[in-house]
Amino acid sequence: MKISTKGRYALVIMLDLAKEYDKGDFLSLKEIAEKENMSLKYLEKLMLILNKADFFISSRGEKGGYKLKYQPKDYKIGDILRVAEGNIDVTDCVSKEHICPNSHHCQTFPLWMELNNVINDYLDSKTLADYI
Amino acid sequence: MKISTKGRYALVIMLDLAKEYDKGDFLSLKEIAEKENMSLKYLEKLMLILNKADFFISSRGEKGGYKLKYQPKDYKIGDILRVAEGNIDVTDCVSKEHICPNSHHCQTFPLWMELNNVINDYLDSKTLADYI
DNA sequence: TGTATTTCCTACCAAAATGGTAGTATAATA
DNA sequence: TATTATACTACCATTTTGGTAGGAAATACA
Repeated sequence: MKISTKGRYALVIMLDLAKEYDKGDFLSLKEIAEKENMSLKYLEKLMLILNKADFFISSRGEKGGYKLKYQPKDYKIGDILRVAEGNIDVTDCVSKEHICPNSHHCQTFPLWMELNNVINDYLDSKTLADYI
Repeated sequence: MKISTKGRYALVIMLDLAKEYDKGDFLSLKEIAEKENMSLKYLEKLMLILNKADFFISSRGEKGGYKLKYQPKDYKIGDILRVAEGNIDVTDCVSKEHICPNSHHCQTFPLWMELNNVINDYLDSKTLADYI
């Protein structure tokens, strides 16, 4: 049930960018990596994933970096984690049909379904703006 | 954020035993493994963990097996998963002090703490009796 | 009493996931 | 044109996960 480093780092990065939102400046990964004590190379790779999700405006070269494309309140924590982690469902059966031949008469299925909803509802009720 | 096979299997086993609770008979792992299409050897190893948690009465030999020591309503889903998975906390920082030197001024810590509480509160509000 | 059955326990092992590095191409700026 | 920073691919070591193998100890029953 652990949130992986990808998900944890993603939240930190997004919050750092959210704090810069009003200024409008680009924030580079080098600055984030130094401030947060993270590996720059690892951050680059993570950013590749997040960037595909239309989260940022980016610019290369000096004074380049990233900034949020939308306001902090428009980024649901659930969306960020889903993009970073790929999938945050507690089991495969809650989202993928026919993954388990037993799902029709499985007594644990309702539990996983409910738990998954509790988690996703909570994460979708919070945005970056709540943690700035 | 996945529940591992250990946790999923544990719930299935516990529910099978809960269904037998009124009869009072022992249920063998062989029967469970066949019914649920699980590896007997894997079940044995999982049972070793669960058995340490005072969940069962067991008996070896013919007609042996396991039965629940207490009533189904006395087994919180959260307790079962915590025993099976070892730990279901969403991050290490929510339960272990000093695991992260940053925890005092970390902006994501409150989020993980709240999420962890949401999950654990939900899992502790349900018992085996709710899913029989 | 002995044999089959079943739990109890340890030691392995292969595959997948995870966290991280290296190198290079491309774009922007000064 | 040199520097800086993103964009992208390939690799790699370690840990976790799911599962197997083999045997010892206890119990039921013929």
